[in-house]
Amino acid sequence: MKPVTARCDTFWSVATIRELARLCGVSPATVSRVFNSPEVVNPKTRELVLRAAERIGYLPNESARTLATKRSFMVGLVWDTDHRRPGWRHPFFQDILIGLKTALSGRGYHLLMLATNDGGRPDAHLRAVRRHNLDGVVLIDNGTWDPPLRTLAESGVPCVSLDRPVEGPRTTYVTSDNVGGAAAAVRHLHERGRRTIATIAGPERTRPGAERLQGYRAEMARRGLPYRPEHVVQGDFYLAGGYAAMRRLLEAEERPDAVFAAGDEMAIGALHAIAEAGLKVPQDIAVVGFDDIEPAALVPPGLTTVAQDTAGFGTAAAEAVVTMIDGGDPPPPRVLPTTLVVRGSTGGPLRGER
Amino acid sequence: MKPVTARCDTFWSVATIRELARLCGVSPATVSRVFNSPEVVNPKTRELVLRAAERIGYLPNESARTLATKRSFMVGLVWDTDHRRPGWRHPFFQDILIGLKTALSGRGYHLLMLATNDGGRPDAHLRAVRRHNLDGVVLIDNGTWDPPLRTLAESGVPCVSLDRPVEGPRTTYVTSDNVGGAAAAVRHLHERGRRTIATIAGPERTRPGAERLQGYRAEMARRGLPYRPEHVVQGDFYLAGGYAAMRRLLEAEERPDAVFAAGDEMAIGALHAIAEAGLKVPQDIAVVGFDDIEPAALVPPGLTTVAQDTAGFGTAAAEAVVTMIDGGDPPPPRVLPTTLVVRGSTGGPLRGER
DNA sequence: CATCTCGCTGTAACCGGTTTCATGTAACCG
DNA sequence: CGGTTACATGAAACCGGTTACAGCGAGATG
Repeated sequence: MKPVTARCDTFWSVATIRELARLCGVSPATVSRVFNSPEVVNPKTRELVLRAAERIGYLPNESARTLATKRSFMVGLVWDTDHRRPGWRHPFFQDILIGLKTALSGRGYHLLMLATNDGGRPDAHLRAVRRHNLDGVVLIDNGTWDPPLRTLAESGVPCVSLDRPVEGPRTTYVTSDNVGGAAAAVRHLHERGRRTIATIAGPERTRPGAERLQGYRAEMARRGLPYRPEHVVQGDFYLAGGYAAMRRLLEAEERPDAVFAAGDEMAIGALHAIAEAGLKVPQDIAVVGFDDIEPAALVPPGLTTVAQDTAGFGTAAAEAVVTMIDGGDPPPPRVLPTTLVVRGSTGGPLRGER
Repeated sequence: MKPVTARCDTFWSVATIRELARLCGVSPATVSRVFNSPEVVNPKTRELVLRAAERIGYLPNESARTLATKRSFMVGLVWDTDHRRPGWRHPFFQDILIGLKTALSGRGYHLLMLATNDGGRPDAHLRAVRRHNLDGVVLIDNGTWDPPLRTLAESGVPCVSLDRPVEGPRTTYVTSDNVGGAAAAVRHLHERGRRTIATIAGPERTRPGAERLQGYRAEMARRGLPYRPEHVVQGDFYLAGGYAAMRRLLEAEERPDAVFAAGDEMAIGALHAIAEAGLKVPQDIAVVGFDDIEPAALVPPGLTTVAQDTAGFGTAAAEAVVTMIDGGDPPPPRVLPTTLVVRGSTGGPLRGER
């Protein structure tokens, strides 16, 4: 064990700024300046210090730096899984996180996943933000929008929310073009010759649910397609809800020849119901979903769907939060464009189409 | 704007330990003790301080605390997406993260997502660990196992790796029972009356790939089922690989009546190939996958598969890292049990089965 | 009553950076 | 050549905690 221990000590030899300064025959202040405002220090000194720093493996202690400057270069990620039904997953969580991490990392920030648990206090997040001197926070869709998060947003910390507006002095949000995406879905179906386009909507109290329904209605109206109340059924964004909704649609007086589901999981549930009824997709009924979750490509015959710019969420959030951290005004809400991905459930891509 | 600013200031009024001490008429040392070793301070004083702290909203500054104690109560998460092909996602990333966050949070730790980018240095992770005084790290499956990660593991930081052994003075790892899971899949198929059980293996250089193949072989041998080289085909864990592998199997001299695929995506690829050949699942060929990814439940007729204890990964990793942080010896590698989830692709659950 | 112990508390140094302010030097100008 | 200016640096205070050590009073003991 001895050599191993020695090895560790070597790696962990933490050189302080004073040691480095003494080694170079300069003052700690100068060393500090070399790293923080290199332009004000004499090039020769600068080189000297940098070389020595490299040699002894000097690394500034972030805690000390944060203590002195009150800037941690850390952004908190508020992501509560608790309110959700167990097992719930955000469809794009991983992509968002990749985008967020990459963008923040590129600007010199780290991402701290905030623990919810601070002795059971409701304002655990705000407390963590203050204890750790976080420079900003990103709120990932949190189901409920409870008072503690409000407090956080109103506290003055730069705060970017995903898919949901927040109010506060230094807040903004990022969302997808739900309206436009839904409209594109309807347009696609219409252009493929469908006339009777039904929709399985998401819960109206959710923002994406409401907006996608709005987009559907608007595009139907724009194209002069008739609005039939019995062709708008409510789902819950889950498989079973989509299945049930589709069965209702199949019983409608006039059977639709196309369905736009406001979420992929519901769309897949609809596929099941359609297959069960002995009908063919896309021949009898075409189906379009929303989100482009992983199964969409895997489930036969392939689900046409509206894809969101998942990594863009992370990137946009990172940009916005850094802007505010740097003292800028909160940027206006960012609405990310969506893309229609055409697969088998609407007949697949035609020549010349993407 | 004025009132808003004032509002912020209120929220941000950072009380220091000295102010709180003065307010209570005690010394800062006593206040510190109230929070760190309450048992040594007089109950009356303790109550006084706690009450005052609550009243003025005192929160200890973690940077100062870390600076003084060299413990940050933060664990780093090393998660490199870079080496992977773009768009690659870890099948359980979100569940692992939930487990990890919850378990760490319960023990008073936060999770810091380590940025890869430290001026392009290869040892960015170790540098970040040292700069931020991280107490430990968790390595999430990182594709390649490159030297910088080795350096990190050997540096003496408590280090838990997922699904892959690491070597270092204070390291351990968590993995699933791949061998047992594969064996369970074979047993299940055999018990359902299948005799000619083929397998679509994962790349042999990956640990799960190798172990699942091993489990398949062992169980086949144990049950006296013949080993046929042409019934063991190599896949790549992806859809297309599974599809291609299945087509090879269908061309085999003796057509298998069951297939165990070492990954769900490959299994789904196999389902496509089987359907294309005009065969029925499970009547003609039964299929079992591995991982229980989300699409497994959604793709008809439902994929029987070996589920891993995804959240358990996070929990186990958290336990292990905290043990080591607390000075304990590295716990032995943890092998998490797997569960067979029976769905339509092997005929669905029978009475009395789960 | 002297002494010892125990429980509680305060003083002050320390953790490792940053930053204000003062100072010294060299260059520039009239 | 005296005076101004720009540049480079150092001394020292400060950020907000922790903790070794010393001290004090009350109760126990001989």
